[in-house]
Amino acid sequence: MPRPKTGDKRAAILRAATKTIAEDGVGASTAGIAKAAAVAEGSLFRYFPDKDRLLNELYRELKLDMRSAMIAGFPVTGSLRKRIQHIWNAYVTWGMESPAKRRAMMQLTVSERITDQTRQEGQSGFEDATEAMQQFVARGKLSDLPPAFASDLLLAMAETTMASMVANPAKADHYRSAGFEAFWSAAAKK
Amino acid sequence: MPRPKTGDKRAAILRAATKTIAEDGVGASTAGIAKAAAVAEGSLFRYFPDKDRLLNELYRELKLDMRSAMIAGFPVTGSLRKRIQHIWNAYVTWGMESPAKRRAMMQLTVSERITDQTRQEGQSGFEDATEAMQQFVARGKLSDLPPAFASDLLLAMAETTMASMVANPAKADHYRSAGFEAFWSAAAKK
Amino acid sequence: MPRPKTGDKRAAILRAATKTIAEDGVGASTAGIAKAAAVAEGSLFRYFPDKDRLLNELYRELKLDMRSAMIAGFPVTGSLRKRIQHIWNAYVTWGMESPAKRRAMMQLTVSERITDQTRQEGQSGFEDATEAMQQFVARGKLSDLPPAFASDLLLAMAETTMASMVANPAKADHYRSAGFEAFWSAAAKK
Amino acid sequence: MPRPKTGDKRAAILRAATKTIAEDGVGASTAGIAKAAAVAEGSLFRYFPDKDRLLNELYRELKLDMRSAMIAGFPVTGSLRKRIQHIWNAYVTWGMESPAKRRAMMQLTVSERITDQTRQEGQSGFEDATEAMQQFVARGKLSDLPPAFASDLLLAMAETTMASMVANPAKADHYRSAGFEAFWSAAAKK
DNA sequence: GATGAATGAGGCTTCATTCAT
DNA sequence: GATGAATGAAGCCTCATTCAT
Repeated sequence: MPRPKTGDKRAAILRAATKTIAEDGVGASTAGIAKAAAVAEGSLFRYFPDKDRLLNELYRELKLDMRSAMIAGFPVTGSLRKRIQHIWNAYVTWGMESPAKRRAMMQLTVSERITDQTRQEGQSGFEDATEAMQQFVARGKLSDLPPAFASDLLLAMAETTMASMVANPAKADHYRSAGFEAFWSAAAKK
Repeated sequence: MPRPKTGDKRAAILRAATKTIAEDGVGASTAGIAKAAAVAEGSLFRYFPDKDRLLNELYRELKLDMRSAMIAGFPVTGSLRKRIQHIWNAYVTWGMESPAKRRAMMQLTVSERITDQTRQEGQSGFEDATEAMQQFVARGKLSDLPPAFASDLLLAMAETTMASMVANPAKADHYRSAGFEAFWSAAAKK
Repeated sequence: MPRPKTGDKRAAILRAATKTIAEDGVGASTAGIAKAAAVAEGSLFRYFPDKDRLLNELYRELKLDMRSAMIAGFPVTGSLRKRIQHIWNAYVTWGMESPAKRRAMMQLTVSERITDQTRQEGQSGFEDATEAMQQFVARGKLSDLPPAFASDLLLAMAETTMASMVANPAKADHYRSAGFEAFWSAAAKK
Repeated sequence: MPRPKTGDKRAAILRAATKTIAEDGVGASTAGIAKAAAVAEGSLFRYFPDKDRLLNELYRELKLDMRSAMIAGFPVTGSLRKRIQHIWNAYVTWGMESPAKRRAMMQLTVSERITDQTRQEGQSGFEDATEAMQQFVARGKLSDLPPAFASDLLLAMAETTMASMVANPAKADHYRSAGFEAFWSAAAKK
């Protein structure tokens, strides 16, 4: 039996990629990522056939990670407001606790190297939340906007909110709820 | 593109950079930009000492351009809602009419190569609009959020709205006003 | 290809190397050869200390193989023409039936990685045929050319002939005999 | 006016490539070639977009070079034998005087990196000689073999002859004429 | 001023070989 | 013995920048 491929190594590379891309953008070198992962440069290519694949896998993993954070404790039977608020809080909390993940995600999102397929797959596996968001839009004043509008909006508003939280950590909690109120008002019924 | 006259060369390079960066991201090569500008490779460096400077200058120019669009016809003496709506419409219109500028802007905004100073300078020169935005926040339910919050929020929400407009051009006008209502509701007084 | 039994592994690797080198040249990767042999990457190096040795061994094996084809049914007591014709036919038939072997051979022959020693050894073990070839030269009009001349010439002319056969399979048989006549005339007595 | 592209540099690279490929095969590194040409590695790619192109251009140049040697002093109005002998002598002389060119040519010829188009183009521009070769075949005993047969055969037999010449330089002249007699006999009328 | 040829550092990727299991 | 994960040197190529003309 050969040396078994340590599942850790793949994870280490993704972790290192998150950090490095957060700092240097998608232009971060594979050498730099490998080094940050304490792995030989060639090893990176045993786990990911090329840089594009690494980028796309990372996008996928980050989405998954974010989703886990959002799904944990999701109040499936709670009121619409409760459910939406859970999503908001979970997302903002995830973003604030994992600044590198959040920044890497931003870089990947605007990169032309993430394929459409990857982006589409990134939407899936998040049914409860998606449903809540769609109900939210459908019952609110933006009822005829595309279904993805609310989710995109949440991301965008959360991003803005987090920028304020980072700028003034003392008021972070307050900003988080204020941000939520803004989001809720933006789309809720008149 | 014909060879630009001497005085135009700088502008031609910036125009070419906008287009090229919109397509290829910040990684676009200086040679590619020079070619798109119908200018010699070396000439680019007579107008910009290095690529970073070109990137920062471009960011600045794009902000200026956007601002001009917003200032033109600004209803200084109109109601707050009129003024805010003007900003919203002007921004969305600018973004839809100049997709390359908008995409280049997005790329630059997330790039680590734009300095903090450039970002700060990008805020200035937009007093009427800024003042309107601050009044808007101050008088609304987000009164204790940082002053930049509303502007950032507008940008973010407009981005989301434009994505919907691009996806469904037939409803573009409707989406633009729906987006504005959402924005207004997000921050206006309860 | 099923995983070969232990004893066959060396043969399987050589077989795979023939095919792979025929297609990709001497630059074919050891990993690719191992895969084609349905053998682990590392296993290749248990049978051949390094790639150069593999190449040289393969050259040797192919020569041996070709020789077997030529020796089978060799008319030891036949006329000189009969014997020479047997060599010609056997060689051309071998080349046409084993295009991969022939192509691999060509690649190896021009490669700088085959040592002089390997090349020399490649000549041996073919006494009857060699003797016939030497008689042929000695009694013909090229009597003072080096002994290897006739064999080399045969190879070269057969190669040319096979190219024609491949290009026009319908006339293959005819080309084979025409080629032989050319070879015979080239060196036979005036 | 920028520094003009010195025509010499391209030639120097091709010269260096000839030498390096003759020694190391098509696997010769671009770095090695650049170094042998006393040129920066990047410069090589200003003259040839990639290694494949360099290889194909080199093939073309070598064919051209060989052709010049063959065309010089071609006895257009001489007897068929005179013309064929001129071709033979010119080719063998070229090969013996330019061993690197000849060896590089052999490597390129068997390489899969030379495209079919390049090979075809390599045939052209050599009309007088081609015509002579075709007459030779048509009037001889191989009259129904493909037109390219005689040229290929000449190359192959010349190669073999040159190997003998290199092995025994003292008899080089003798071998050259003996080789020609063999070639002539191979295809001439019975 | 303008040009684009020249450069070499650095990027991504492949690969022969080693070695823990 | 067999395996394939791990490695880092080396390969091809790109690119920002310089500088002779």
